[in-house]
Amino acid sequence: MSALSSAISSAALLSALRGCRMFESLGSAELQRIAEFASLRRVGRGEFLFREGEPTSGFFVTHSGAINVHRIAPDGREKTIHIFRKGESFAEATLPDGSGYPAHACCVEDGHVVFIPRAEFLDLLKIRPDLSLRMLASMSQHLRVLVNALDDLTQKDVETRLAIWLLKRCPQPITSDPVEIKLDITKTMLAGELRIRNETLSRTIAKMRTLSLIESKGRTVRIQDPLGLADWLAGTSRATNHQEQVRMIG
Amino acid sequence: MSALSSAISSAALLSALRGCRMFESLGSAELQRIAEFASLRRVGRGEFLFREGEPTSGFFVTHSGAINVHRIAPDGREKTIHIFRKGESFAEATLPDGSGYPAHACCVEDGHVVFIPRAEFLDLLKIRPDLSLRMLASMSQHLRVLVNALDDLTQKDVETRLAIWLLKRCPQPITSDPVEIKLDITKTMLAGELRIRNETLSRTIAKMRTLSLIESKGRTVRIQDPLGLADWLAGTSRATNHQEQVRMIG
DNA sequence: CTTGCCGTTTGACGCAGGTCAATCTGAACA
DNA sequence: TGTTCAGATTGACCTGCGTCAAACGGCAAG
Repeated sequence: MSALSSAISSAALLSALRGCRMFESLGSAELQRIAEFASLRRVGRGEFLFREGEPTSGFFVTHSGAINVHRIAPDGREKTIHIFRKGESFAEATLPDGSGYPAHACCVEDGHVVFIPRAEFLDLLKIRPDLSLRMLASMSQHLRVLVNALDDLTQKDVETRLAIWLLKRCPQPITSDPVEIKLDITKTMLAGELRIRNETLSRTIAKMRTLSLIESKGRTVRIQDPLGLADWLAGTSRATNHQEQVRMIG
Repeated sequence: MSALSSAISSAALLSALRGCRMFESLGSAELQRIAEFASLRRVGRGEFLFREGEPTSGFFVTHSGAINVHRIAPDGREKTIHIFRKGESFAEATLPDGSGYPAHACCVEDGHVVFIPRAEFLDLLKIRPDLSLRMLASMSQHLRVLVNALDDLTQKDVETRLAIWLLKRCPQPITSDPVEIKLDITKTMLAGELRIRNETLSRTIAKMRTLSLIESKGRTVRIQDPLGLADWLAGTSRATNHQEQVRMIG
């Protein structure tokens, strides 16, 4: 790699690191330090970052695009654990014990990821205890997400789950101004993320359309009145307070 | 408290700490250090350790008994996140951000818990980076558990979930020797842990009894042939490899 | 333009598990 | 010995979602 392209990629790397919640409170010096051993990588749809069982070499931060972390059920079907997007890190849980990645990670939308090698990062942690705390915070984030997923599943009702998913991608705070949401992934992938089959998603969207809660065409969903949708959610006492849909316990 | 009882409780505390997976690799000196500010506490069935929304004062380690960590759904129903037993710690995820406990914790079987106050432990972490790594490992454990719970839910089939639950409490490795399992909690609580209603649990147990997979009377479940049960599990391709039922990703 | 593929939509159907309600069991206590 | 009450069981019913199958739309390669 030429010195020039190296410099360019380094700048991009720094900006990518800065975009990651886990590192957002770090100063330039620390980021520079991490950038020394991290690397920015372009990923295309369908490309695997790692496969279940592979020895863990490090963890990732999504800079753009979307990564589907999933397992394969014994019947051969894909079971999505979570789809990671801009700013989200994944597989940090593999840092402590190097016992192999416990799932597959496959790109479902073109983008860039930062790769952070395990050994070097562990060394850094040893001399930067505050960074460990950030890591802990990040992992508790993930725990929260998962607990919410559990909530969503037991509190069943696909309409509710879809409504929550949509409201999460509306500009916050929620207003009554129409919002147009471009899906960044296929509806089949979205179905996977909601842990339902695509037929069910299709029907649910149709149903919500007839209720005039949303409009949809292709990969675009229009919400005429997000606040109204939120009210509908609360009104039918379908969801727990989805403002604080982000909570969990160890 | 007298000097004597203090000494006794201190010894009990140390032994309790030693029994916790999170601390198992620590030496006596470190444990002693933690014991200085941790405290052992007796809890009775029905007693709450904390409630959702309360400011986080620290986290817990179950020494004996069982603690049900759960939320209350808007319809007023209890939704179990996880039941923590001997050696398991919970609410460590609240360490980084002191934003209040995100769930309720209620004792469902008499026992003892260790309470580890937040501020003091954070101070300790700052000067003991290796302890941070242990914390990270512990949290990734929890992540694994949750991911498995997700797996179990989507891979539905209550019979499977119950069978896995039972096999997990058989002496490892699984043999063909009969095992008798005493439930440490009510069947209603167990139903909550499996995320089903107690009627369904009742029916499922009945069904497995007619299949001669188990016998049951009151709070005791007898498994004539655990290996056979495991085979039945694998045979019907019901579960993912439940040996490695312990895996996950960030 | 045709062909094929992939993702989506729609219909018909089945079933596991939730719900409601009634009954049963057993431990604690008077 | 009876009373009480929480938990467990059992039955009847309902429904949301998975499943199977067929058809449709759009896009890329030939």
